Amino acid sequence: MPELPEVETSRRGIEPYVVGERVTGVVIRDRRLRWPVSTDIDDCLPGQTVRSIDRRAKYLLINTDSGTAIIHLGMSGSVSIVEHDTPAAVHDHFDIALGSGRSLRYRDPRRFGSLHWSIDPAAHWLLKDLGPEPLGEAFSGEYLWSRSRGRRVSVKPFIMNAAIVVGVGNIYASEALFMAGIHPRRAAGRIAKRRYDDLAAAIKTVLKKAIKAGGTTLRDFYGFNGEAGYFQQQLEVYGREDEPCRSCGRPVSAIVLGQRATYYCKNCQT
DNA sequence: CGCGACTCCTGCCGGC
DNA sequence: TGCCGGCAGGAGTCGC
Repeated sequence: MPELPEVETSRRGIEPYVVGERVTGVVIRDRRLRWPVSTDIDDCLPGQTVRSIDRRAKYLLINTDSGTAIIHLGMSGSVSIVEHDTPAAVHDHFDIALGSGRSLRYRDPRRFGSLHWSIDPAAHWLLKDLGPEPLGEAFSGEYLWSRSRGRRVSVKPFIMNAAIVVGVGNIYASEALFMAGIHPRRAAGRIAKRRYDDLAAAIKTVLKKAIKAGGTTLRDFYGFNGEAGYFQQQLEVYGREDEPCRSCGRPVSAIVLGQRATYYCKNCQT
């Protein structure tokens, strides 16, 4: 569900309510997330003042002077700001209560998300081997080209591999490949450098546009505070099987690649 | 090591 | 209308 744009939208949404606030308590109703929530959080987070909120890949990092809460939204997670006395709904698994009288509330029906505490998040086992940020300087066509030499995997799962580049999920992988005119099943190691220049640019463009639109809202996912994102109407291929390609008019194709639904135009993407 | 399959979990949607 | 199979935006782990 949430890819980089949705996580970034969530980060920006909660930031003004959380930064500068003192954490007055942590309420964990269900520790059974992707990994059991350690009591480190209960022990270390209360009493701390939130200094900043960062995003690394699809992780939200709630930074304090003594450590960082690391939140992942998984496939169905979302965050909101609620008043302390707001009753928790069935999948509201934890709250971080703030001195303002509000709480940061985490909801995640499928429980694929996670919550960790770390004094050195960059070195945390979940984060330490992640590839570069797609919107950062280190990410380029040259970089993708050099990392892909000798690799037979299809380009779509290649760019969805967080060890290569983070934040590119199933929606934006299809969208970026369409924008770059590259067939999603093409072997990553057999794509020329100049085509990777186009792909890296397309990834940056599609992610920036999606952030600007507040992310993509599909099915039950909403961004910060249950607000819908408006990028769905800008999707070129994702979820548009048999609908006309917006470029050539031929029907959009759907295949399964790496166990994931994949959309592309047979005419425009080679 | 690279790669593909499998897995976790709940909700929703489409088809019969 | 109701039930059921299939699928969902992630990503770690396992086996080959």
